[in-house]
Amino acid sequence: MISTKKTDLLKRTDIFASLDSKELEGLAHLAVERRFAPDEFIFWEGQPAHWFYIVQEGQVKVSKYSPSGREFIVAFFTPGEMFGEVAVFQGKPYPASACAVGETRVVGIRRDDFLSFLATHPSVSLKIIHVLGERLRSAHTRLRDLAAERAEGRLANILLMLASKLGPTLPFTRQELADMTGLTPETTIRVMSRFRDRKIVRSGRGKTTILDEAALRRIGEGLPLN
Amino acid sequence: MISTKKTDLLKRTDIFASLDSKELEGLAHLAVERRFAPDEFIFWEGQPAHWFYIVQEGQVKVSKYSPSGREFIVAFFTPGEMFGEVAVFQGKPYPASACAVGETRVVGIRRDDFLSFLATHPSVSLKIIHVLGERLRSAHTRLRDLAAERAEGRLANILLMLASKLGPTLPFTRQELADMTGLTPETTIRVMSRFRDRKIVRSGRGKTTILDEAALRRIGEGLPLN
DNA sequence: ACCCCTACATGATTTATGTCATAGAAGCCT
DNA sequence: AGGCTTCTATGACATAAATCATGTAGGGGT
Repeated sequence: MISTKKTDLLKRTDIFASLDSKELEGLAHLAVERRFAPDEFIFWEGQPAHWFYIVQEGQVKVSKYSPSGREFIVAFFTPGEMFGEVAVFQGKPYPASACAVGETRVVGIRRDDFLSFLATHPSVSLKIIHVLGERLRSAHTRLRDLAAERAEGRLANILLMLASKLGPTLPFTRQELADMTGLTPETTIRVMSRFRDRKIVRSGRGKTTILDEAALRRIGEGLPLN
Repeated sequence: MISTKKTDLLKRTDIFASLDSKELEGLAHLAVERRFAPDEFIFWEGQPAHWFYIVQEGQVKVSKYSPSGREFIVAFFTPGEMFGEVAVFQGKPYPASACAVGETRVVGIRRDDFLSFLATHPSVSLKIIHVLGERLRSAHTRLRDLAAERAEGRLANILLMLASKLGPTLPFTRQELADMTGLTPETTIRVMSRFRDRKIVRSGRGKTTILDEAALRRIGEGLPLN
């Protein structure tokens, strides 16, 4: 019995949930646990992608940086979710950087090991297709959003998307919300203040609680702020 | 020998290229050919996704509409490319609408048939993962773009992305470029006119030829126009 | 308890882009 | 050829958001 902890974790991920304990055991042999301090980077955009990861504990922020140095947050990942996989499947460098948000533990699996594992476990491929499909769908929705909505709509939609994943209380600063919407921190603060005044959210330092989801949904649909 | 035409087409798609002729033959049995007139819709966002498609001839435009009715073009697909697949893998409604650009022929495969085919052909799953990964990467790049760049940068990047797929002469109206960038037609026309004046593109009615790719690349990186 | 650093807040001003209006030009169909 | 539609073009104006500036408040560390 190698590592109950690792098999347990793997068991709790979407893509490996269907494996039996023997298969999990085999996979756990390939998995390496790594620990990261807050704000420590797990990989950088452009690096060769030798590893694919699953969040074990904490949160991981995946971002791309514009040439001017401005950050754009592509996604947040929570325990049980994989990241870094796109690059691994294609043998290309990572297309974005990954950074630990708080104290974070992840398990990594080497690209080669994972690809051979996949070759012998087709059901996992199907799960991965499912997950990638979901992410693609969400990316397209977000694209439409960035293209069509203005500040209030963008923020409303990001808040809704985050809430559907993390619950109504969101642990993000205005700066981070700005980095997810492509707005400036100032505009984000102003809009969030309007939301607060209208009792749509309650806000504290580094966190936001959604009070009126229906209102956000209306705003996100492009309807005027009342 | 059922349909040389269909097996030939299937053979030319990324995801089926590795199949042998017997497997292709089996797949061709499942495939139905359909023909669409220009501007005819193949499916609408929100419809149940019973079919998955491959472009045979012509071009397919996949768009999402904002509640105000404004179109956002998610992607263009050319012969050999699949579309409508995300919904099919998840048993959810189509997340976007697909529309024939010119006279277009596609082949469709029923969801159930395709899923069972996949179950018995793991190598195809791997190809699909590859394609989805590529699309996800491109969607993320575009997200960063919409979030970080202004009109000139957005247009430059869309032009580059389209050119890498279709060659330097692009068959799109300003309206369509606007629908891909989230800009208004007026702004698109103004920016494209500036590009024309600076000999970065040559333009005609419904088409644009890229003359100075390096300049576009600079502009797309957020560097000033100059 | 204090300080310091970071997050939040808000005003003044500028600027890019959207909006509204109008018109010329190029294809297309009869 | 003529007329109609669609695309391109351009000006005037309105406005949302960025930018610049400055100040306040809350937590964490010493």
